[in-house]
Amino acid sequence: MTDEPRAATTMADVAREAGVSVMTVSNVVNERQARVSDATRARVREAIEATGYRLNVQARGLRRGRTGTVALAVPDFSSAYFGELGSRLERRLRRHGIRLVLESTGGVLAEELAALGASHLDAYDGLVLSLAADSTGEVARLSPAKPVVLVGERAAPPQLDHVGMDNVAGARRATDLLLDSGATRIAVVGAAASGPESMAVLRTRGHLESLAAHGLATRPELLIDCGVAEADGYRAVGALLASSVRFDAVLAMTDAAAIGVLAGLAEQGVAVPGQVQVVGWDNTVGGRYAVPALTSVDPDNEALADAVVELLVARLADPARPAEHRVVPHAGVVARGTTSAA
Amino acid sequence: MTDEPRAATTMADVAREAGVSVMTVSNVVNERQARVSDATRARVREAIEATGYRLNVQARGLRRGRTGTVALAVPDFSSAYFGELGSRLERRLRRHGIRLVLESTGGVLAEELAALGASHLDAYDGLVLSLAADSTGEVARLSPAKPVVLVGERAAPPQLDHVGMDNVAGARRATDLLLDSGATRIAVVGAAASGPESMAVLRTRGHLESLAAHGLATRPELLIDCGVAEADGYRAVGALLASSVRFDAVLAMTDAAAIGVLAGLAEQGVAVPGQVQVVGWDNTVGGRYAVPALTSVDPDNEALADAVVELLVARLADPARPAEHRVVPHAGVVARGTTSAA
DNA sequence: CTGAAAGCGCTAACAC
DNA sequence: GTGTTAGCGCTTTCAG
Repeated sequence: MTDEPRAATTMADVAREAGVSVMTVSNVVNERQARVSDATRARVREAIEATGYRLNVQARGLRRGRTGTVALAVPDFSSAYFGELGSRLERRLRRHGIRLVLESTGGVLAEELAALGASHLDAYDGLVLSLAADSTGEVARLSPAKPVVLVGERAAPPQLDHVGMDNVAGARRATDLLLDSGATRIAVVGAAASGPESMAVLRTRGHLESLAAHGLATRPELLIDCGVAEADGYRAVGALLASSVRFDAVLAMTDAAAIGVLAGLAEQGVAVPGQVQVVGWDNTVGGRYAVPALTSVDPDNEALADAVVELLVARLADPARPAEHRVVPHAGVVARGTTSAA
Repeated sequence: MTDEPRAATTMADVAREAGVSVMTVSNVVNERQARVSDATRARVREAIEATGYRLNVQARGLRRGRTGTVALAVPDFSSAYFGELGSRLERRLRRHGIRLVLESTGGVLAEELAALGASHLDAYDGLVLSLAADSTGEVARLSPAKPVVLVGERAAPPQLDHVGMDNVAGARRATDLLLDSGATRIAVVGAAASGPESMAVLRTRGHLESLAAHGLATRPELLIDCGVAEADGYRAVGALLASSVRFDAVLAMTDAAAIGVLAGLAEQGVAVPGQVQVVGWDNTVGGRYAVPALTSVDPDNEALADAVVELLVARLADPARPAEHRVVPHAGVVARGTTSAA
């Protein structure tokens, strides 16, 4: 009986206890059935119990060069959208024997890029990365050591696997719906009129295209350049109501922002969809249970997750394969209670 | 020029390139200033650039016995509450130079326990674990190799660090508020009348204590034993409305469930708080932007995160220290729009 | 079926 | 300041 902090037991300890070699213990632990007799296996199992042995995955990872784990780098752990994406990916990857963990980048472009360069991510077999900000330029220069699948932007550097959604078409559809439902002045929360091809820019472009197709002019005062969390939507609509700008609909770039918008409208006694219609984007659980239930662009999250996993698994299997770019078409706009029937 | 898949460059490659020893490279990489001359450092830096060297964190971890990373095991990546907890912990741990990643247990008790036993978690320096289900019995037997801080339950095995919230008192306060606001028949969504000391049981107990203190009888038909996600609350309130059970208030065990309840009530045209008042629990962002804004028990999430980090950091520093159990008092009930003023 | 040897890439400890 | 030695715990390879 010793008082010193028990060093972790190793395969060597188990081997000694069982009277076999380390290699045999390894064979038992890894269930290489054919290589160990039943009797020996039983003895080793007992020794494992007796010693309280635990596999050191770091050592295994070092030796094997693989860890069986993939990371999803999200801007922020508390984003419902990325949480849901994580759940979907996790379920799928599990079937491939791959574990998923979430890493947070802080949502800052610099950190997202740093994430690609951060050595700690080398501990994963691969990385799923959703760039919130546009960064084609910077990302383009990178050739990461590990498989990386980019999600969510349309523009992506050619050398990286990428799953995009059709932001422009989605925004066009959403705007069409609003217009068809009688909206005449649509405020866009989380818009970006110009700049690199970020999500905001692409969706804004789709919105403007729809406006143009309907022969409507762009009203810059309705393009609200702001964040896309609940608080941002809430603040934006509050400011709008306090201003002289009139509007009868809101297109929010995310469900989260839309939920903030709904809260702001309700607080000011503005009827939804009577006085103002609202459309969100992402088709998240939160939107489904908003009051009224939120009409939302459905990015086809399941198909998106399928595509990400397919690309990742393919690259894991063959690191040399050419990068693949997919665009998952949105699944339409799910019309619920925040828009009027046509 | 070779065609074979470039093996990852190692410190040895850099050392060769720079004409120094591996140890010197290590000293540069780890910024052990005093040990390397400026000239050498510059040369090594160049060699690192030139070779595209990346630190192998697995090897470092194996050698050091620490990884600088802690995991938060959550039942499900898409839970807003745990996402927010993750964000809070991440910010705090970062200040200690510790990285946080999220691991998913699938919310299944068996998996939560397996999580404690899963070797892949040994790759972390520590683990923050929130047991959704009660498991005092099983957990009690565990003496994990790595620091573990349990969060959220009141009952916890004595040998593990633990941060609890005062579930009983919180439920009492919430029920008091409802009663003081004129409620007479409170449905409890996510209740558990008996069983081991789970969150549900403890909160139900507090609720019943308040009822008793007001001289009110328990109505078993108002204790709805169900899950605590949005969908569960939605379903529960739908069933309630369809039944002959009458109620004028709902106490939901989580904000998520409460949001589902609000959706269900709105759908049936039930006025909140006019006909039915609603109180949630967790004080999440989603509740703050619900319509009407959700009254919620505030567990004092910041204090909770502070406590978790304190215990974790202390144990990391001294693995031998006695386990500490803290109960963070709730910060009261945040009265918003789903309850009537007293 | 079982074992011995070698080494994954890194760093602590100690030389020089 | 810089280099050498040793070894973290595991698995690959090859010998028996």
